[in-house]
Amino acid sequence: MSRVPTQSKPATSPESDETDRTVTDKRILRGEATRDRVLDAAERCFAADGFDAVSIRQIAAEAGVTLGVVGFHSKSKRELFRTVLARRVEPLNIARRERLAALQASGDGLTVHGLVDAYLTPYLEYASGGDPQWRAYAELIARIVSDDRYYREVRDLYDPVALEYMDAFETLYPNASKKDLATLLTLTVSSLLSIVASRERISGLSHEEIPATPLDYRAVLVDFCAGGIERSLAGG
Amino acid sequence: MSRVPTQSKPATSPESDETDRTVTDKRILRGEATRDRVLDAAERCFAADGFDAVSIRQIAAEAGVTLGVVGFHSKSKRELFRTVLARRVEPLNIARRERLAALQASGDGLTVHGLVDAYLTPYLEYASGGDPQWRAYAELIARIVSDDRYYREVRDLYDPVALEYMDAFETLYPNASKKDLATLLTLTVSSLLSIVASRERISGLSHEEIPATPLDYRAVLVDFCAGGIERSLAGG
DNA sequence: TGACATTTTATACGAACGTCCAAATAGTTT
DNA sequence: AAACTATTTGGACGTTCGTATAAAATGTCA
Repeated sequence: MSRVPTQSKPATSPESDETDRTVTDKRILRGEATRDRVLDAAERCFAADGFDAVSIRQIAAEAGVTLGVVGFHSKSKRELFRTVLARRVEPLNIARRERLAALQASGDGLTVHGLVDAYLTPYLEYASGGDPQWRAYAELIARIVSDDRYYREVRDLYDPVALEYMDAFETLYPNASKKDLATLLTLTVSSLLSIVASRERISGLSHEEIPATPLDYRAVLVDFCAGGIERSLAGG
Repeated sequence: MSRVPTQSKPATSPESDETDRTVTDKRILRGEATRDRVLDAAERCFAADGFDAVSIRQIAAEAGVTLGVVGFHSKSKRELFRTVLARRVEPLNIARRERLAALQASGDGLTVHGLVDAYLTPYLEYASGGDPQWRAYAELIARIVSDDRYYREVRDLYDPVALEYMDAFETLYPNASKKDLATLLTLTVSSLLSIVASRERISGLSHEEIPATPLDYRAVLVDFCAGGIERSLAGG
C-alpha cells in the first residue's frame, strides 16, 4: 500500500463470505493503534493551541512517535485536522437524533425547552465526561466555530441534524421564518460552545472558582436558550 | 530614538507651557501615518486569518511597506497584535457607558431588554458601519473570544464595563447569584459575537442570501438574550 | 527460508518564519 | 553647511515549518 492505510471498511468486500472477519495481522493492528495515538495527540494539540499554532513535530512528540509516522498515517496536516474533526461527529449526531425521536414519540414533551435540552445535553455530557479526548474535541469544536475557514470542515457533518431540529421547532412555531429559526438555532449552538470555551471568563467576572464541568451549566444554559427562542418567536 | 517611537502622549511634559502643542515634525507625522497603515493592515490580516496564520511579511505587503518598517513600529508580532486589539476598546466602552447612563437617568427604561440593547448595539453599529477597519476589528474580536490564549489580551480592557452592566442587572434581580449573572452576560456576549462570526452558517441553514449587516439581526438578537436572561433569572 | 507487505526510522529539502541591523534617506536644528 | 534625529531600505541571521523518501525493522505467507 502506498500511503494512508487502514481504511475503516471495504464497504462490501469482494468475497461476501468474510464480511465481518476481524483483522488479525499484527502489523495492521499496531498501525491502527499508532494511528489512534496520533489522532488523539493531534486532537489535544489542536484543541489547546489551534491549527496554525501546532506543528506536526509537536503532535508527533505528544503522540510519542517520530515525525515520519505522522506523515505516514495522514497525507497532510490539513487532512489530519479534517480526520480529527470528523471522527466524533457520528456519536454526537446519534445521541441527538435519539433524544429528538424520544421527544417526538412522547408527544407532550415536544416543547422548546425539551428540544433545546435534547440538542445541547449530548455535547455537554461528552464535554464533561471522563474521556479527556472527548473533552479535547469539545474544546476544539468550540474554538473553530468562530472561524469560517475551519468550521466549513464540520458544517456539512453537523447541519443535517440541525435541520431536523429546525423542522421540529417549526412544528411548534409554523409561522416563524426559516431565517429566524436558523438564527436562533445558531445562537443556541454558540451559547453552548461558549460555555465550554469561556468558563474562565465567567469565573473571572463572578470572582468565583472555576466550576467543575460544562454540565454544571446545563440548567441555566438551557433556560437561557429556550427562553430566548420563545421570546423571539413570540414576536417582540 | 532607539525603537518603537511616537508614544501617544508624554503624560505631563517637563515644560508645562506646551501642554497640547501639536506635533509639526514631518518625520514624526509621516511615521505616525505609516504606523496607522501598518496597524490597519494587521487588523485586516488578523481578522481574516488569525494570529498564527498571518506573517509579518503579509502584513507589510498589505500595508504597502517593507518588512523592516513593521519591526520598527512594533517591537514584536505579539505586541503588534496587542496594540491592534487595544486600539478600539475606548470608543466601545464609552458608547456602552453612555447608553447605560442614559438608561439609568430615565429610570423606567432600566429593563433587561434595555440593558441588553444598550450593551449590544454599539458593537453591532460599529460592525455594520461604513468603516471597514471597524468591521475587521469586530470580526477579530469575534474570532479570538473563543481562545483564552488571545482573549486574555482584551479581557482586562472590556471587563470593567461588563461589571458595571452586571451591577445594573443586579438592581433588577437582587437575589440572583454573581455566578448566574456572569454566566448570562457571557452568553449574551457570545451570542453577539456569533452574529458577526456565523452569518455564513445562518444563511446556510436557512438557505437564504447573506443579509446585509449584523445590525439587521439586532431585534432577534436582543430579544433572544433578554428573553433568555429573564427566563433564567425567573428561576426555571 | 525466501519473497513480500506494512510500519517505522532517520534524514534531507526548500520555503517561510520572526527578528535584527548597518546603511541610506528624509527632515530638523544649530 | 554641519551635526543630529527619525524613518525607511534591503538584506542577513538562525530556526522551524510541511513534506518527501531511502533504508531498516517488523510481521505474513508461500
